[in-house]
Amino acid sequence: MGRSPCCEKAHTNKGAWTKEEDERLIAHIRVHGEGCWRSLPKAAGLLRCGKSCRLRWINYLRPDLKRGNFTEEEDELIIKLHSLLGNKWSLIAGRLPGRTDNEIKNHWNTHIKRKLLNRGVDPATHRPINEHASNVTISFERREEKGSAAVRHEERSSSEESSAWPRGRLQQQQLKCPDLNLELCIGPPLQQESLEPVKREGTTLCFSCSLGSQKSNECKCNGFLCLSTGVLDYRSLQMN
DNA sequence: AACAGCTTCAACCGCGGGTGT
DNA sequence: AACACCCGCGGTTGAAGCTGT
Repeated sequence: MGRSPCCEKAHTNKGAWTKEEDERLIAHIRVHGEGCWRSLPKAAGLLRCGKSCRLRWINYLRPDLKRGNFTEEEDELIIKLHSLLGNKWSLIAGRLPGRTDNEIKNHWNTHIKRKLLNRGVDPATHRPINEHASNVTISFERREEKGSAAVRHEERSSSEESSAWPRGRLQQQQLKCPDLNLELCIGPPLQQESLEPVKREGTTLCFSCSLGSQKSNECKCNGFLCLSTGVLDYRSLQMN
């Protein structure tokens, strides 16, 4: 059985929104709030489908949107988050106040991809282009050099390799997929103080919740995955 | 000025997950 | 368990604007 359409397409407008439609939508949401997108168009007197209304509000009309050009800091944060999360635009947007997933996705496809290619970095894998197949660690360890927040790509030394990976397993991994290794390793924070269950400013935020794999904002796990500030601490993350 | 090619980004589409019955 | 419905996400499209010739 097929899914019923989200709206009666024969009687809905499509394409660019007019100023009048925008005003109707804003006025309706001011009075009734967000939500119930399916019934909203009728209630607001709009000949649009609910999905279209939702998209217009979230991506364009919401009052808390920042708009304007992305800053260098925002670009670097997007690159870091993308290397960690992949194309999870809504999760990335959650870390950039005032930016929408659609905006970030567009910005990625039009600007950042090119920027990374110019740096010699593959935007899909965040690994150097033309590098022969080797095991690369993307580390978010804070750099000592002033002003550089660039993602650091470093090749593992053989001694590190042997301590971090059993040799047999490493070779097996390379055989299976010599070019791409998406395995994510999450280790405990480097600093001793972070080994304690973190709870600053009264809130505890779990990494799993933060990534959307768990629902609760008030996680009870108290493990090392819990983050104190709601911002990922990249120092504790390593991607192989 | 006119045209072609390129870039940008708002909007659409289809799908999957969550929830209620 | 099965189904229907709604919401949100990510990929894609296409119109508008920009740039080069």
